[in-house]
Amino acid sequence: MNISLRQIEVFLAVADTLSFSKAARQCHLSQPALSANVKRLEAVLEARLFDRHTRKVSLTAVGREFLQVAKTLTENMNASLERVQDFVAGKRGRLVVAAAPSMAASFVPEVIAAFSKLHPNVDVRLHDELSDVCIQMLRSGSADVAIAPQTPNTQDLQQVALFRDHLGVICRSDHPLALPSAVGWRAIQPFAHVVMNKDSGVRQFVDAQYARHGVRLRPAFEVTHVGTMLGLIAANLAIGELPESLLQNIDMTGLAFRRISSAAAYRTICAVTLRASSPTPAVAPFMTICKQFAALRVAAPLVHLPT
Amino acid sequence: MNISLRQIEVFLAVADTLSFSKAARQCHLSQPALSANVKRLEAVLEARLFDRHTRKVSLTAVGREFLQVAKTLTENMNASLERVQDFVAGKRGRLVVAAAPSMAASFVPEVIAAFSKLHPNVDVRLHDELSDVCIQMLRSGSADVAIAPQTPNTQDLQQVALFRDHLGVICRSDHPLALPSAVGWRAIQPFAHVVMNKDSGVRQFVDAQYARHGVRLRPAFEVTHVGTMLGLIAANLAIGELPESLLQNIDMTGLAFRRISSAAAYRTICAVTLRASSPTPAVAPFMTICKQFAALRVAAPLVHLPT
DNA sequence: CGATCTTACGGGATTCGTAAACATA
DNA sequence: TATGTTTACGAATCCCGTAAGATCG
Repeated sequence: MNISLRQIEVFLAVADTLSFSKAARQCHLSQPALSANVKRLEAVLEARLFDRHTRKVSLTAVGREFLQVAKTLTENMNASLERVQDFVAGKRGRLVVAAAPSMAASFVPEVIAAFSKLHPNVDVRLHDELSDVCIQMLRSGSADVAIAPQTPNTQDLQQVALFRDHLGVICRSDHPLALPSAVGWRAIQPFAHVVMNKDSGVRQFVDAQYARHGVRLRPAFEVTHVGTMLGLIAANLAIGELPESLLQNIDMTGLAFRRISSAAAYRTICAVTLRASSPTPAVAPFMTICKQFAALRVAAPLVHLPT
Repeated sequence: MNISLRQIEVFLAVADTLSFSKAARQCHLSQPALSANVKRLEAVLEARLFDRHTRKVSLTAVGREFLQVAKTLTENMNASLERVQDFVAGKRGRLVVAAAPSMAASFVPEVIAAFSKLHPNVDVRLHDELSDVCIQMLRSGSADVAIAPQTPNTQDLQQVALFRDHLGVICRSDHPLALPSAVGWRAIQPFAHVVMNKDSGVRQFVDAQYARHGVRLRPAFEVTHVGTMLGLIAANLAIGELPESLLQNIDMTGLAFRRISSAAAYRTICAVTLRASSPTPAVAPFMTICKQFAALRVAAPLVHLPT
């Protein structure tokens, strides 16, 4: 005993054509079926909507009133559904990206730029936080996707590997390690090192690598900013290890970066989402673009050799 | 393959309770049936609206988006339908009344006042036109109801008799006719008469009565305004005939009105509507009030006897 | 008599409810 | 195991299309 959208549609067709048979054709309906629809609608409203004479159909006063209402209602409905469809298609909405600082500095901006070009009406927000915090934001629902190093022991996360972020050594261009031969853990051990602060993601990565390979280096300096590290290196006071991803925004003149040629001297950067909750639709195209840019990066890795 | 209002209703219930079973009870539906509704809605939108875990149901991003849309849509829908219902109930809208001048001056204002008190949101408009014009307005659709003397030979009109508007004689209080005895056509014939202009409805009524009763009077004066007629009568230069309905707004001091005691010396005032088109809903209560006031008028007719 | 809406009625699709299966805390 | 959702399936309902009926020009 409720009104149906079909009935409104049928009503509008009859009001438009002022003919039951024409309206029936327009609605892809038999004329009696359409007639029944109008009848039901009139029964619900408890008022005639049309005056039917044998040769002419015309709107009643109630019909005219309902016409306005029906028009605005369907317009509203269509606009609203279109809105939702756009949202579902990922063309509209908000996408919160949480990225580890190194990713937020180099990789993610490219991806966001490409994504925003394709989806200009999606409001993309970027948080640069330590990877732990990124995962935490994901779990709390305050981020839709995280770009961060792979996290172990996390059944609730879906982690899609994007690319490998290799660990490497930075030294002066005239440093012995800058020569184009393989650089292993053994080779860097003799030199004085500058490392990042304990809090930094980079330091944790580097420390994890040290631990995994049983390497013990000489931390001559511990600094907070990458710039300081580079200054020390440029002054030939130390060498340092950094993930390759950090080089993107760094002035490397006079310096050289050499990947450490150990099988596992890298971390896997992933696009991370919650497995439990369906992601915002915009996440899917965003991840597609992530993968595309990751593929590009693998195909043409950054190389910083002495010139 | 279209969205249904039931589905939206069901969605809102689930979004509200965050439980399929509670929502099912709320919607008077079995839980699987409700589940199917949600499923169909999700199929149409091509997106999940809820994340269902065994113990917890939560909205997805799309669900939250759709929630806003669904809320405003149902609000709109309900408000609109309420609007239409009010219109159907005659509580809102516009009512155009066309009334013959004598009715517009006396009877109709009372009716409109009473009607507007009961239906304050109906915009009542009154046109005072000659009865022919009233009927014409009715036929053209520019009036919803007419209050006018009965019109003959009109199959397309529905005329509801309200009351009889008696023809009477107006004379000075000291005139012989003012004595309290029956006044017939014969009695008034000897006196000089003042009549209204040919264009006036009153004149047509009076002439019709003359013709019907085979009476030929002496039209000593022909005037345009009732005031002039009364002046001539007060000066004892003539007597005149007027329908009783005109007395309502007239200062009768020094004058007397006597109904003509002939069986047919009246015209029937009707509420007239078009038979072909369903009337604006407000017409029905308006006519009810018309009948009530007409009954009052019959019960307590105006009497203007010399004091 | 022809055009158009209404009524009558049988068939098919949709939707519902019951019962069983399934999934997690 | 207990709670809550999904799947399966028979049944009731709703809606549509065809055919006949009614009405007016």
